[in-house]
Amino acid sequence: MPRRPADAQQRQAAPNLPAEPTQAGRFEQARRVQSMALLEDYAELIADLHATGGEARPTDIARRLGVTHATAIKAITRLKREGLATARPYRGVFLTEEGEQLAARVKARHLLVVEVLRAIGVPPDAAEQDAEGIEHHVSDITLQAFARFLKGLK
Amino acid sequence: MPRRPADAQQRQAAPNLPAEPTQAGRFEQARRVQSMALLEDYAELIADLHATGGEARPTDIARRLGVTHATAIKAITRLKREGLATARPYRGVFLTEEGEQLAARVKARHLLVVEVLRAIGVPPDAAEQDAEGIEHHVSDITLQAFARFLKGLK
DNA sequence: ACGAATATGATGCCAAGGCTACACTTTCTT
DNA sequence: AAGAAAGTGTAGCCTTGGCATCATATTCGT
Repeated sequence: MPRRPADAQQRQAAPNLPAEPTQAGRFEQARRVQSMALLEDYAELIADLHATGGEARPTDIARRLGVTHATAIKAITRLKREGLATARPYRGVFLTEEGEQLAARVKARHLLVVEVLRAIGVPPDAAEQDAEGIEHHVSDITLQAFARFLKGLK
Repeated sequence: MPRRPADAQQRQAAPNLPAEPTQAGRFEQARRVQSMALLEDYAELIADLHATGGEARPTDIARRLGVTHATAIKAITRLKREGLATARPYRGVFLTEEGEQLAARVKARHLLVVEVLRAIGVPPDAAEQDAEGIEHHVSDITLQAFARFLKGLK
């Protein structure tokens, strides 16, 4: 987790700016978003595994994500720490209410991003691939614009 | 740097698949892209500082990126290691030919992404903000689609 | 020209996210 | 029911990208 730089006080001397349209602010925001990305991916995947009748076991998760089970377990530990999931030894992983909500948002966002890319003319494979990275950086405002755009196309 | 998992042989037993359209493959690709993002941002910024008549000193870079100078220096070290920049103590940073090319590509991509977002109806501030994160995940194929899309709008 | 201010560089620390290796449960098969 | 197979958890290591702090170098102002 990136800590605030020491000179943070000076920088936000201007009474706190939620949008901070500076270049530094944009990079900070991008970094913040990035630290959520992994949690989002795990939450979405766990929800998907449950939805398709399966269990969300560390090995399943690891296989789907292309990492080792040890890596998956560490991420699951972080999910638990953040209150997004629960898990008991040898008993699979379950999302909390908050985790479920996150997963739902992430899934909807993913679909919307893919749809927009397709609408713009991006080939299916590339759309699917790029969406995987892009989706985490799409703000709510942009998401709404995406929805309007698609609706405009009918 | 993510090393290959031990079972890499099995996974790529299918004679090497450059696009690998599996979910695991997509996540791997997204992770790979992410490790380039920082270099791209630094290269673009250094080029911009030079282009606008300034020097690219670690402190300037740090300020623009919203990090401490120590962090900037470490990134510059990595840029040098990757052959993208040169720097001598107390004398500012310069891009190599390869670094310049990277910066140019990154800048063009950034502009295109912002333009597409704007065309879709994303408000300027959000477009600028989200592009900062999105751009790194836009593949060449998608970029071409973006260009066609914009041309189609005249 | 010299002292203060500022920039630089080097260290050392931290968390995230990868990995391997090894030990221990569970589950499956016979 | 017992042994093999598969899954799980823990520990230790690595790199990246943040941070603070400290000592040094450079630059600026008088």
